[in-house]
Amino acid sequence: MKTTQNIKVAVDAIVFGYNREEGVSILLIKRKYAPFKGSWAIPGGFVLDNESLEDAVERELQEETGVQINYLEQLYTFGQPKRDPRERILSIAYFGLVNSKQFSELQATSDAEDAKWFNIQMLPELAFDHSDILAMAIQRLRAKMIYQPIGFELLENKFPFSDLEQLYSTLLDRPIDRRNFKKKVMKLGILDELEEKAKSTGSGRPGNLFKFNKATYQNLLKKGMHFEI
Amino acid sequence: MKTTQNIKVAVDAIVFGYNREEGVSILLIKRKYAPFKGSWAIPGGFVLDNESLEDAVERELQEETGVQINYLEQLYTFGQPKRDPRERILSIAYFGLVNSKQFSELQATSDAEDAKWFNIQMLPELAFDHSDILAMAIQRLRAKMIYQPIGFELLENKFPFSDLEQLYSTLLDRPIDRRNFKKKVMKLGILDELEEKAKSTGSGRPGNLFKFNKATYQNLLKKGMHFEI
DNA sequence: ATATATTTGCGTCTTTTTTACACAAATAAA
DNA sequence: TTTATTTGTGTAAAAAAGACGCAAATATAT
Repeated sequence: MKTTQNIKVAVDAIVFGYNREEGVSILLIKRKYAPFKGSWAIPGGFVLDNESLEDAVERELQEETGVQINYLEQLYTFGQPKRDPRERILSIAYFGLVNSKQFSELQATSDAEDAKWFNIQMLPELAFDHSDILAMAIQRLRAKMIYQPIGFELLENKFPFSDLEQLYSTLLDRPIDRRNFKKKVMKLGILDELEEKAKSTGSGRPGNLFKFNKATYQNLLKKGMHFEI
Repeated sequence: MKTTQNIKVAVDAIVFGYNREEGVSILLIKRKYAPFKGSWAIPGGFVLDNESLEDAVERELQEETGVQINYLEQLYTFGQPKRDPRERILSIAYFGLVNSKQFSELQATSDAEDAKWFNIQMLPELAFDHSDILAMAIQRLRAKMIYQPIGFELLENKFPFSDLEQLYSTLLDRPIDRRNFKKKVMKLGILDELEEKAKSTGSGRPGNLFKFNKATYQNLLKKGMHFEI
């Protein structure tokens, strides 16, 4: 099997974070070397010879940003011969989610010049074909959150119902009727309503906290349930 | 950028074909060399240095099977370090569809020992991790045909309505009410009903032929329509 | 030729799901 | 105490999905 092939293999990761105050953000790094020195890019890097693609993503994220992901999924492989001006580099793009608590902590501490969170409404120009990758990631997140319960991965473990509503409303970019949305979601039977109340965030009646019950979800899945927002 | 990496890059393609008589089939090749010499595998091969991934798929399909695809979409990248026992080979899997007319012709002529169509109900054991790839392709086809009009790519240009119904019924593996299905599909407004009647295939009243109108579909898409079966 | 089986075309009625919208209760701020 | 804000719980109308009946057009059997 002597094939002289000159293609290198990298992974890149679009990492989404969310909190109530700042909406949806993604994690970018500032490039230190040419090409595109100084511009912003999606974190990523070369895959080691005996490392799985997922391991490579987690390692690179750790090295470059210190972030630990709590949901990871393969997005798409970008393989145009000229996507990198130097040589041919194939990139397997992933998209990841961090939960709201981690995100808020990370955002507070990361004054590092080289890794920053950007609101998806206010993104800078990106290096290489990274805007294509990003566009696809956003599209995928939007499409997927309506038929799979990945939205919860962006929230905290316990959350007030309005957080969920606001998350969906922001990402789907349309107004949602609070009452109908709640009926629909609760009818799925995968949220536990807790006794605890949310701590006040301004005025208004405090709401109960809810929690996504993964075990129940898995069970219902086997019985043929069908998540859909 | 001196990275000594020892990963090779290949593409593989799951190609689906369909006709009324034989249902859904996929295209496999018989391996000539070790490992897995003599067993059946998904067609594919190494990507050339200056060739796009899609071009690589089409070239390999042409070389190995003579088949020309009429729909192609990236499926998933399989990158486990040990998926090939010899060395690390990354495979970007695609899935493709050929239309019913081509499929029937191909099936008739391909007495070649090395490339054959197999009904998806009667598949042989596959080499490498190809059963995983195949399983994912079938799942993707099933999932996608309900929210995008890719089913038409498997039919002939003009088809009797019952062909469409049978295709969906087979792939979704559930009975479909003929009358409700037709109402739903026609309401989408993307099928043209032709004057021509289908030529008789046994007994029963001959039906009109229909044609998927891609231009109309694109227009409706822009106006926010939402294909769903 | 006639009867029978099969397949298509077109409809109606029922049930389920989605959508629109009203009002009371609990809290913070004025 | 009053006002603004947010949460919790309904109900009614509209739309979509599902069940099913029957006539028309053809091939096949008698």
